Amino acid sequence: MIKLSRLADYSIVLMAQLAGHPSSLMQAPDLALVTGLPVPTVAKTLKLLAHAGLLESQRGAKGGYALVRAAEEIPVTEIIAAVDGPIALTDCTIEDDGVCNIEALCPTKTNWRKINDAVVGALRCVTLADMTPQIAPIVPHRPFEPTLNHAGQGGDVG
Amino acid sequence: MIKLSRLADYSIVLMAQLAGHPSSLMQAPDLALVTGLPVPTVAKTLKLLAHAGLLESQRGAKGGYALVRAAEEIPVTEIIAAVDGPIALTDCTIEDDGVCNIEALCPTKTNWRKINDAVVGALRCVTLADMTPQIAPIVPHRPFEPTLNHAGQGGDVG
DNA sequence: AAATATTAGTACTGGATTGGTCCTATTTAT
DNA sequence: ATAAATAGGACCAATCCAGTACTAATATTT
Repeated sequence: MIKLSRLADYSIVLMAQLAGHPSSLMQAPDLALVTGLPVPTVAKTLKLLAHAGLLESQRGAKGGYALVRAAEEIPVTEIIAAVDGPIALTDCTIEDDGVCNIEALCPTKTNWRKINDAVVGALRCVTLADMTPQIAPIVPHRPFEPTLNHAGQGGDVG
Repeated sequence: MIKLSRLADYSIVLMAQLAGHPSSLMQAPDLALVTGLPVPTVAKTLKLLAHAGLLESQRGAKGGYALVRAAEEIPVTEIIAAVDGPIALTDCTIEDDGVCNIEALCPTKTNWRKINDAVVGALRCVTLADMTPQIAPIVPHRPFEPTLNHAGQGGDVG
């Protein structure tokens, strides 16, 4: 199926949490607590997002992470791309990868791009603000597979 | 990243080939030849598509597969769903799976559905006809990862 | 009627992807 | 100075998926 990677899933959840606390730093352990995700994984994900320029980080004591832009200005495509690289349903849709050596002859390529563009276009219209719950949830988020419960935190929530 | 499963990828390519030969049966080995995919994999995929009712199959000598409906009537969502099950970017978007036990309290669920609906909606507008090349290609199709070339067939084409 | 050709169904195996963890360095507030 | 937090990188493990093979069923052709 077309599915989001776990990390991309986490990213959106974490970003949504941060969007719920604008103008204040949040730390990785707190976000882990709030989302019910393991701390190391949260830390890793936040690093990726900061590296991509979607979050600003403050080191040291009283440090943490905060959104750089307003949630309305952040399409989910950007979050996904930050964690997983550009959205490409098939390799066909990736440009300038010298792998496709007969691309000039391949009529399917442009067709694959249609599908890819459809998905990206749809996703570009969804912003982080659309994903931010009105009331701040203290509800753990469950990713794609239920196998996550090694520590048995919280409960399964979708 | 959001990526199509290999099988879903194959399915669309195979269906597109069949769409290029309407009103005639095509056999698994022929389709494998034309697409450059391994025969057993093609056979497996065709079985899935037939089982889902997207293809009609004819057993025995001079048998083969053919589209049941016209290519214009087949949204790619249906092809993907036939092979991989319903499109669900996260488990959150799956309904009636008793896993999410606090769903009434979880405000994120409806937000995930927004993303899912955006993707499904976009994909529903793309039909198999959009994916069928005007000229019948004898060009092998390359799936997501280049690791396919065990037999070194043809070349990499996207 | 027999033989051949083709799909139906199923189970197994190997590998690649990725997610999760840990360790060390660096920075900042108290 | 110490503690608290992120930065960065390396590594391990497990899950998922694709590819294969084998047997059964069915239809055509001779």
